[in-house]
Amino acid sequence: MTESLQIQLKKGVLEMCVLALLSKGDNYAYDIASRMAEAVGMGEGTIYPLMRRMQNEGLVSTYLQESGSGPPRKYYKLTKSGANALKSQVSEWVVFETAVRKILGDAT
Amino acid sequence: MTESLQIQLKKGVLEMCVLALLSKGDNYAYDIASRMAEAVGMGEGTIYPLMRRMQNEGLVSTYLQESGSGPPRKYYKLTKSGANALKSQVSEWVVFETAVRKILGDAT
DNA sequence: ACAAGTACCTTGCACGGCAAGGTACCATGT
DNA sequence: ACATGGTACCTTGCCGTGCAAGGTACTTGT
Repeated sequence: MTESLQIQLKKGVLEMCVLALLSKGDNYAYDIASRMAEAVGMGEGTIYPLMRRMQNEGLVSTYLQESGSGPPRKYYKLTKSGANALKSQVSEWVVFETAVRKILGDAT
Repeated sequence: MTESLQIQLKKGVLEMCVLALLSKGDNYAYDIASRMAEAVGMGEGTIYPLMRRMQNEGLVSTYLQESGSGPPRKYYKLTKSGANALKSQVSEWVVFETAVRKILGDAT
């Protein structure tokens, strides 16, 4: 029951995290998923719908590239509006984080 | 679209915040909702299912009390297991927050 | 030939916040 | 007397999004 907190926490934050990763260089879904799995326990099945959504919203663009180890990789690249989204989402996150910390107060 | 980040962020965190508020003293749903609305923009409709859930999980107990300004208030009080849940949720939150900060890195 | 790793993707499910609506009680204003 | 607005309770139906489980296909090592 309580472990579902972990799951719920991720909602909304994952997009921001992916944007942040992409801001450090183009990358492909499988690798992003691995990093996120390690960092916050994201499941692989989550990344593909997410990337699709982000592409539909114009936050990322894609290009294919051979890899020599499996099928060709679909690289994602941050667009300008993706970079803007990252900026605003980070500031929202900071506001939120601050509010939560304030509520938790000394309970921390 | 992007504003839904705000919504998603709350998922999972609200329960912890309510527990934290109650750890500072018994309170009733309407007041909790008001505080949370101010702090993180929670809608009133959210609190009642949430309190019900928490009661079912044994995290809180309730008692009625007259108020003289409207219907009697249903006060919620943290149980022992509620206090424990708060503790463990806070530590999960800290871990998560740290992981996110690490991903954001210099993008902050 | 076969397993294991890489890399892509889909489907159905569950969780939980939201908006909108509804009830009822009390005080104040007109 | 009646309406308004605040307090305080609650329900219903909706929607977004992460998850688990499953599926495809290519490449390399045994």
